[in-house]
Amino acid sequence: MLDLRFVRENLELVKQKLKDRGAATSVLDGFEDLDRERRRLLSGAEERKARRNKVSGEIAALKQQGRDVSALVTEMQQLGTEIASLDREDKTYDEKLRDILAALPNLPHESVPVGDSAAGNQEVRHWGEPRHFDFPPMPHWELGPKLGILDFERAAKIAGARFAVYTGVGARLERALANFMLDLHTREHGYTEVLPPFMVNSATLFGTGQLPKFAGDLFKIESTDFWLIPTAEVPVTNLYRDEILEAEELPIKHCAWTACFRSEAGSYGKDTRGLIRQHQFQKVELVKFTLPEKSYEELESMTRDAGEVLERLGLPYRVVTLCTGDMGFSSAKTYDLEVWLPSSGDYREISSCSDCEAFQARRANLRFRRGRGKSEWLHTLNGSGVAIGRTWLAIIENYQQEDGSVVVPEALRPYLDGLDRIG
RNA sequence: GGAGGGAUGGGUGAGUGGUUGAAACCGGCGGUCUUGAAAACCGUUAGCCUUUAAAGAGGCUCGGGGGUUCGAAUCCCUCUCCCUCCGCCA
Repeated sequence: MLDLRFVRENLELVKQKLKDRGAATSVLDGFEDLDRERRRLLSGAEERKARRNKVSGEIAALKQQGRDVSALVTEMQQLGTEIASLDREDKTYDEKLRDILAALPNLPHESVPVGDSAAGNQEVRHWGEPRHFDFPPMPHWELGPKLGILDFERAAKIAGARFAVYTGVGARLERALANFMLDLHTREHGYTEVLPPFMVNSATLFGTGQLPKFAGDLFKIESTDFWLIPTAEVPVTNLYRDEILEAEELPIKHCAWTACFRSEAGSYGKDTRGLIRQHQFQKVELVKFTLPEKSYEELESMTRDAGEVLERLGLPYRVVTLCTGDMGFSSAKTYDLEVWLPSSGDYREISSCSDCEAFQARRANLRFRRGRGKSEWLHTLNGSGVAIGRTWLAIIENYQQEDGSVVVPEALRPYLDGLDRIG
């Protein structure tokens, strides 16, 4: 959520930044009038409340002296009616204003390239080189079933499309990847592991920005206020909601392994084959809570922490800065890590690292205090460290051999009892 | 699922309609004393919003929402969460 005062004082700038993102600015059309009217009503109500508070005290005093207060009571009854109606009116303006603010995406940081689609993203760096194959490489959705480690047909039977069953070494590889990533981030990168609920309530989803706008992307449990998390960013970022942390505690760095659930509404027909786009996938997520002035350097280190996972696994990847038109709702700046996939002949997203600045902090009321100073909004960052399902398929595809087997990356072998080859 | 009890400031916890935004204690901060520290003593210690150049003034908040009243932490309704007992259960 953007700061109300900031929007009031920088309306044209806000509109320009929204246009850069390709977001509609029409919601802001009535903003100035709404904002002015709301404050007018509020002052009116507050003046009357001040009078009421004063007279109520007087009534108490007079009553103690046994004096007649009926005239004052009558006056207060009238005043009470006025206050109620002003309050009611003010509330509707307040809600309208809040709805506007809740629907606005974050403003892009000045370093973000302006563009209207993924075509405007800019490569920052890359690591490794795509392998040259002496034989036609198979896509993982053929190789996996052939190796007996991946089963889409039975998954469709028990659940439906966009689900997968991992079997035998396939299941173990998924688990090994989770442990490998968590160990790297906790032992070497200073993150504290958390295991949060995979279901959360609406307030939590509002805090990170999924609600109210993106309810359609989520799964909701019928007749409850529980939703399946689309990413661990949601429960973990909300961990300190409505709290005021000490400046010395920051940065707080968490990593979390969770399943993630996405309805993938609006993406029918995209990546229908294979593991790329599933209703459920597992992910290790990185979340940071930082001082405002440190958040961009923390974004750089978080992106490196995620890249380290791919480097240790020997997977070629590149880092791109998402342009204004391709960024997520809550982000001010996002780096995507894209891994090389032989089946696509291209780099595909495997991690997304975002600095949300104070956008989520305002929604979730995440604050900190320096010494005895006034409380301030902290900054939140999140990034995949990294998506496990996509790492699984990247390994299968990039490490496949001509005989149909798959070599296990060395870093992973300790997690698989030394297994060096699948198939 | 059934029965009962709770939710107050950083913590414990008083407060059942009228200077109570809130006693007391603990904790935190500042000070006195001390070579230093501890103890003791004194002082101080919520958040948000409106208005203002500032100082200040005002409003709201005692789990959330609604109601009664001139006036609500206190009364009523409702929701959420927590605790205890029974049942069920990985």
